[in-house]
Amino acid sequence: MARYNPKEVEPKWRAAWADADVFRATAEPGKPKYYVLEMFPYPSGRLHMGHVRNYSLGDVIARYKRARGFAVLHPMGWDAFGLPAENAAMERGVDPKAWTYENIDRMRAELKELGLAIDWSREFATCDVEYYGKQQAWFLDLFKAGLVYRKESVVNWDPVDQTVLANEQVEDGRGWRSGAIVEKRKLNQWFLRITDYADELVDALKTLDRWPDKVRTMQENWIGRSKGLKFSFEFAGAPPAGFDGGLEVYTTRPDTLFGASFVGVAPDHPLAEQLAQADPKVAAFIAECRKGGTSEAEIETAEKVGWDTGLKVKHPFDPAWELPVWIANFILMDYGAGAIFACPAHDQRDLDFARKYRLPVKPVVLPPGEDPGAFDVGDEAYTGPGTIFNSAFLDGKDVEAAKAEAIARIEAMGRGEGTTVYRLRDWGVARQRGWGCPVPVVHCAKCGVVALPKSALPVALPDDLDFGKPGNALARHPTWKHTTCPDCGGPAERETDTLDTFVDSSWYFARFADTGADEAISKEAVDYWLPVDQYIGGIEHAVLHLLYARFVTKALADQGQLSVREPFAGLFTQGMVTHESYRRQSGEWVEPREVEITTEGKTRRARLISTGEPVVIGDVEKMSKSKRNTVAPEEIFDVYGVDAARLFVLSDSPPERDAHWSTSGVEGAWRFVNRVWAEFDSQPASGEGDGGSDPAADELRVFTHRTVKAVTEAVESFRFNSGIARLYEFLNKLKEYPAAGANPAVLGSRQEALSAFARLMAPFTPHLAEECWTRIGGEGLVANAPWPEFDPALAQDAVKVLPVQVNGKRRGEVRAPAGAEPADVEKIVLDDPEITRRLEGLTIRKVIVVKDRIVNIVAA
RNA sequence: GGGGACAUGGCGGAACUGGUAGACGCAAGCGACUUAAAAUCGCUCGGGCUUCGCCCGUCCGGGUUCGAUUCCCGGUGUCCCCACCA
Repeated sequence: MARYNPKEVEPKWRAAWADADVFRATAEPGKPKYYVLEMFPYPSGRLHMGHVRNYSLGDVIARYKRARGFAVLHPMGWDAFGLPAENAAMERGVDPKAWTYENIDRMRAELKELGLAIDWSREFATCDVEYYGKQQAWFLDLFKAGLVYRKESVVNWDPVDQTVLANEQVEDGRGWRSGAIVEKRKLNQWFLRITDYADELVDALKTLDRWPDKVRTMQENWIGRSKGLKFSFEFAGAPPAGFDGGLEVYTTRPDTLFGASFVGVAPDHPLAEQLAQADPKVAAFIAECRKGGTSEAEIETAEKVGWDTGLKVKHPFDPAWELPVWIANFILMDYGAGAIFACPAHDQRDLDFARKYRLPVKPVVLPPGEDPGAFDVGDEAYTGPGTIFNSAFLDGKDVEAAKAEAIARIEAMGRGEGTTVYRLRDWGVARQRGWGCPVPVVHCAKCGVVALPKSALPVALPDDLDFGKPGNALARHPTWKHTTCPDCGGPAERETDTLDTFVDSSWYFARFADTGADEAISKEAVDYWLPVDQYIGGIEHAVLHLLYARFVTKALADQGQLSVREPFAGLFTQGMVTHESYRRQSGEWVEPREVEITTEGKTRRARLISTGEPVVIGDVEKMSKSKRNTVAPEEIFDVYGVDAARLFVLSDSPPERDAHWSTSGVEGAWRFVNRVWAEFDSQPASGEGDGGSDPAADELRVFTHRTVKAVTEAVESFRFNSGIARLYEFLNKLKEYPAAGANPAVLGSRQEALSAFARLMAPFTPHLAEECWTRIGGEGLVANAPWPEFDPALAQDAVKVLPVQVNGKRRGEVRAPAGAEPADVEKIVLDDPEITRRLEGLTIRKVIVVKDRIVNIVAA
């Protein structure tokens, strides 16, 4: 009996898979396909436990689907452009390209050590010119289609990273990477018209039934579609310059028009700016409004302030009714029309404002059951349903009917129209960075902005960029940008902006279908492989990456380059890997490996191994460098092997929840690995047996089939932790039927059980499974073996143990054949002496028999 | 302020669609083996009691049901997303 040695066993099987080219994805017409993809990593240089978990999860699916007979595509690549490389360049004087490719080499080696069922022949990095050149090609297609445009716009400028950020990349007024407070700047920017697809992006969410509801809700909120009315107020008296058409406002509550109290414009509304030029006091007020911070706390506490412009507008339904025009700090210029009409009775912000400035508050929606004479609004606006009153021709209608009526009247008057407004903005894709995909256009003094012909692609980055200082290395390169105009042949300058790295990751899944194709996307290959059947990644990409990828898929489908309109049919968002954090009295964080934990009863203490100094046990948090609560995967692989690490990270918690890393946990997995090997190793080599009838052999066989059923269902439904628990039970059961001294029937039953066991564990612990498979004489590689089938008749006991309740409390149990009819079961129960003893002195009112489950006797 | 998710032993978690709550693992305790330790193996392990059995127990309070961790109503707490979005 040989002790299991992962250091020898694991590399051996990885080599065997590679030699047999087992995981190469091959399109096989007539075979169902399955595309499993985990979000590709940024090549930071080191594998962390989050990667181990993410890629192990996908690997379970990939290996399982292969065993079920699918043609599986499970590729790997690198999201390789981006700021960390430039920062490394600046800090350490290294070349970003060399730094990135070195990181890729190191991480590829580590990932390969995980034993993943990946087709490595399809690997690429987004910084490969072969990849971003193709990206430039479809960018030009979108350009031609009018989906790319340039506009002078106020942008979010990150002063630390020296670049523009998309709205999605600004969190609480800070850059999502640098954490620096974002400034507003006016720049000429490149945009993609994602808003053209806003409706489809919302509507198609409901077709994504294998996406988490949470992610769909987040995207829906992000796009923020609202239906309402855009219309113009006519000024009473002479309109200000440029406002001959009146003052346009947007509302989602046209039903409350008769409750109007005032009209408000944003401080940066053109009308406000015009008034500010004429009146320094207005200018001062606007300047005051701009001061306020954008942080959550500041918005929460910011008081509503306003400025009465003295201007008046006419109510659209009653020209004699004049409303004052205010400038108000709570109105946002970049939503709707940047101006509103306020109905304080039914909008909290309007009410706060109206109370402060003593403006009228007139209720027009009567809550159900309220008396129209008595209903009044205090300090809380009523936003619920009700009947319209105080509103002329809208009186008596419900809210929805009144909205429709008001919109119809305004449209008939030619003053406005019902419209849809989105929170979603177009996607600003330009970045003033050198380490990215160049935008393939030139600026010609004569012809303006000229898109390059595809024959001029790829526009490759120069190799000698200077990343020694902040800013755009591409723009300051001495020669790169100088070129000729493809239209007139005159001198021209290349665009020095590069594309947001989210562009790189918005189509990589399509490139994987055929990484050698001349065109960006091979139609034939994507028609076979897409959509991705199972996409796996972190919830942090719920909006940004997943929304952009959906948009690009739709845009490319409209260019005829793809047939699917949704890239990811199934999405799974996995939890993070967490660990306790530890810090010294001095406040300094220390790594788990430096800490020793002792337990006294229920209290745990930690101290430094080196000095014995006590350390404080902190919260369980996401593993991060700053808290130093990380555990290096390679150290775990070194001690326990890859399989034990995979097994623990998969078994600890359900995949969608956080997994709490612990040394004792991985030790438990390691114990299991060894016990499994010991069990297989104890089976005689000629263990076929005769399969004859024997009660013990039959029992084991039933357990085998039941386990196959349970593990299959667990894998299918992403409950890997439960599936692994079934394998632990299976092993415990096997040990009750040891090979030593067993009769041939039991040995035969064991052989069947072990054969199933090896195949069931293969997705989780692939190396161990191969070793065990070979040990029991399995044919070829277990990676190529079919998934075990179960016999439904055998997957359950012939005789069921049914608990018997009296008035809902368990009072005993009876045995009945599986599938026994309720009447027969009732007879068995009422004949049972123990049960009848329990029922002494009681009258049976009712007997409820749930087939194969439970019996409940209602008695009094 | 709006939207969403979650709450089960000392811990991670299990319980299919309303049917034996606590599977499996971790930690802990006891024992075997050992000169000893580690490893390994076996047993115990929600709380309480008058312990062949009984009572309580899935965040709290109600409800529906023969039966509720599961469904409904109302709270509390934790986490996530969005946010002066008209």
